[in-house]
Amino acid sequence: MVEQGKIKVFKLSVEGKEQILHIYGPGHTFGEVPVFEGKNFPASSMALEKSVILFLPRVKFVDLITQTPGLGMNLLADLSRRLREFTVQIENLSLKEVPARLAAYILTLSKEQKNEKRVTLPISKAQLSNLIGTTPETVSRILKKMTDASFIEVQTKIIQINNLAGLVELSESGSLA
Amino acid sequence: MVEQGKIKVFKLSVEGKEQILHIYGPGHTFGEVPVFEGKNFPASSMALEKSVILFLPRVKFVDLITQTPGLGMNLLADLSRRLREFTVQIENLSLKEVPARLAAYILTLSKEQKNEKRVTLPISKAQLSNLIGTTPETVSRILKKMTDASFIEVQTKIIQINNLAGLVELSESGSLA
DNA sequence: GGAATTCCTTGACCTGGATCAAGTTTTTCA
DNA sequence: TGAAAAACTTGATCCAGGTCAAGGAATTCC
Repeated sequence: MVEQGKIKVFKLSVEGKEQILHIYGPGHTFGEVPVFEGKNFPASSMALEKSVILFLPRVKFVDLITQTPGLGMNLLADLSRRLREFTVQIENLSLKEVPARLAAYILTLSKEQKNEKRVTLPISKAQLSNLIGTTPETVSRILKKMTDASFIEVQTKIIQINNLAGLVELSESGSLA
Repeated sequence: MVEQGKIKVFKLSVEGKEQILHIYGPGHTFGEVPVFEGKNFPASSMALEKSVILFLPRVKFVDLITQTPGLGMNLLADLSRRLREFTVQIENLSLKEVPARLAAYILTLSKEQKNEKRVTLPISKAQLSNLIGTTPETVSRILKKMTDASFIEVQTKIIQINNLAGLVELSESGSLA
């Protein structure tokens, strides 16, 4: 469980390319899969900044589940939520182009940040490119196109959303001129 | 739960392109996510052939879980297994090229079919292309290349594996000449 | 069992986005 | 606070694989 900081869960290709699966902040648990399924971890993880992580040994964790009414159900709900998230990620990777994925990410950020029109990137653009399955160069170019189309304004880590409807449409299907 | 037949779970893009998430046969359950998470289904599903499906209403299902010792743990294991599968699918889509994904699929088939060197495609090549995130044309072309490279022989629905090591390497990193 | 439909293959062409390279900005840290 | 390192941007080029089109094999179903 992340106590403080931010960790990424990711896969690496043979050539060293990285695909981020999740980014977790304080309060989130991760790494349960091998507890219930008994094999190795399905992915790697790494702190993105100075972090404090709590570790609960497998046996204690299983004890806790059997002894705590409702905990099992909460875990089922948590794993289900992650399945849903993966579903969205597969949809994005397979069925959407990079501009749509980037637009979707900005919109997700805005929702996470109280629906603010001015959002702060919580990660570097390089990490962002690994999250949405592209390269830093492409992120750079598409942010520029979004700016040229007056959808957003970018100032280092801050993105100001100027055309929410435009971004929503772009995230669903659209493409940039 | 699939009693008889075969069903696919999939996502559709706005343009009608399809990405298959799972294909389930007899004995497999699916569609649990909204039971534990309370929202809508994360994806669509459709029978690939004449099938018989059993439906367990949410309330009965939850009752069954609370009354049956061990069932909760089994469900946690099942959802964990699916999380792992998604992890592999995201890795394939994002970090591997189409020849590697197709090779991996053939190898998976072979493992499912008692490690036979002669495997039978359980689905059409069009469905296969939707499963590995490509088009029928590309599947066709790559099977041809694999044949030219003496990795396999194809006869309609039957694939004969002639170079297992070659396929394994291709599935991990390689590319075809 | 043969006509119609569906599925698959092959060719020609095109494009989104990756890669390589060379600046420029931002951040880090002594 | 300023030099070095890291992160980002921009341009030029390339190619995997998608799309469109048309012909060929399997299946379906009366």
